[in-house]
Amino acid sequence: MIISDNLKMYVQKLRSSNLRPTKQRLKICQFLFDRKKTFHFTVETLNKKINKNGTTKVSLATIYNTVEAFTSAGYLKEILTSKNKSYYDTNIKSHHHFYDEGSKELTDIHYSQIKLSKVPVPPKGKKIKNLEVVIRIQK
Amino acid sequence: MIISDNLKMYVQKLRSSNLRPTKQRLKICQFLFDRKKTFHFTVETLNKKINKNGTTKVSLATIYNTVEAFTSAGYLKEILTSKNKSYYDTNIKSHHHFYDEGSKELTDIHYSQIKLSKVPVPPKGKKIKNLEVVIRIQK
DNA sequence: ATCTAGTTTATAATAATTCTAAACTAGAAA
DNA sequence: TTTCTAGTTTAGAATTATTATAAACTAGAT
Ligand SMILES: [Mn+2]
Ligand SMILES: [Mn+2]
Ligand SMILES: [Zn+2]
Ligand SMILES: [Zn+2]
Repeated sequence: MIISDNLKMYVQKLRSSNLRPTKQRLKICQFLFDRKKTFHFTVETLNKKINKNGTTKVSLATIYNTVEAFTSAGYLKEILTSKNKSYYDTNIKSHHHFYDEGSKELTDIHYSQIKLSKVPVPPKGKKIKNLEVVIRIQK
Repeated sequence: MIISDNLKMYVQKLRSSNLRPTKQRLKICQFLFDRKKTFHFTVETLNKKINKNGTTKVSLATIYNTVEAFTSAGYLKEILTSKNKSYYDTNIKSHHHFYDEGSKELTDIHYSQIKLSKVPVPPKGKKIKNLEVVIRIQK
């Protein structure tokens, strides 16, 4: 799988989610998905990186809109870890994380690296939506 | 252990943490700790409940200050679960939670009810600070 | 009774996010 | 092609949770 010039692929992908392939969305797609490793970010960090190079700017509102749209479309996963900032993850498979309280960074833990040998039954009428563990670490 | 008129006890407790036993703090202590079961709350809900009865009001700033002071003193535990609101817990023992995405309420899971038979080693130089699981549930 | 550090409070400030509404554009249709 | 329109982008305002500020108040030591 070639990692550059995936533009056509992203156009397809966006169209298949009823999202118009605008230049802003394609730019963000390339930035987020033209990479081999998981990428964890906040809107703040994404905004900085997208708008680093002196090229045409993407507005903060569009960064918010796009991250929301990509999350709804299933291209991104939101990771609930910090009380005052949303984190997002390009790895949409079910998996766990270390969250470093010092650097405020997330690191993937493969799903198989944590084994839950006993899990309680949810209250009646409710079902488990998500069981991903965040292990908080520090120095 | 009698559940009413624990005032003297709270006075001691506060003094032992170098917190003056003001009437606001005692009122909040009584509200939070004069109960047998775990209580989970946000500052918003606590503020409403403390100021429900037409008695003298405790300001929102004091609610924030007190929750912060009680958390630092170890009377309360902060539960990181929601991206835009802090949750607190009168149960300061290590334990797990269900978080209902519909009602936005926490329910305790006793520590022994979840067994982690395999846990990854943290990155070198880092140690695990907290390993409490939040299981997200919904209808 | 006096004094002072700690506390409370109203209010302002901040930070993350969402909303609004006007300008812009992708792409379907004429 | 040009026209048209729903979808999109954008700057800026609004909202929400929280923290900071600074003046008034008070616990409790002296
Ligand atoms: Mn916040
Ligand atoms: Mn927020
Ligand atoms: Zn991840
Ligand atoms: Zn609890």
